[in-house]
Amino acid sequence: MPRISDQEKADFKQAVYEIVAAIPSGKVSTYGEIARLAGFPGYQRMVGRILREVSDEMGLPCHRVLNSQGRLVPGWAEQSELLKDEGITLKPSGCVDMRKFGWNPMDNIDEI
DNA sequence: AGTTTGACTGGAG
DNA sequence: CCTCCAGCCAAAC
Repeated sequence: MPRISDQEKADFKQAVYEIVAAIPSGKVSTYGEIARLAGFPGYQRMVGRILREVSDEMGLPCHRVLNSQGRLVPGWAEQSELLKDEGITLKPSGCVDMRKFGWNPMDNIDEI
């Protein structure tokens, strides 16, 4: 039994779209981070499920969403090129350096 | 209605 | 760096 209503589920889905669309080029985010920003901490798997469903549609930059380890999506060969085009380099291990490319929404504030 | 699965996570070998 | 595992939550079986 879902712990959230269908309405909340729809809101969550919408929030995920908004957040992913807000990730600036050259930066990356994580499933857990997005779930938190959407207001549903602990729903990383749902984020993954949602992004998997859209994949190539809506023009969402879902290639900028990685797991907490900075690891790329398994079975998506193009992703590394998409990231590379934005200036995101991969470590020898094939992972992204989250400390360097991780997106912090607060970056916009700038003048605090 | 019970079990398995997955674009997850953090920690343990 | 690798794999394995428990915890997680909704969807798919």
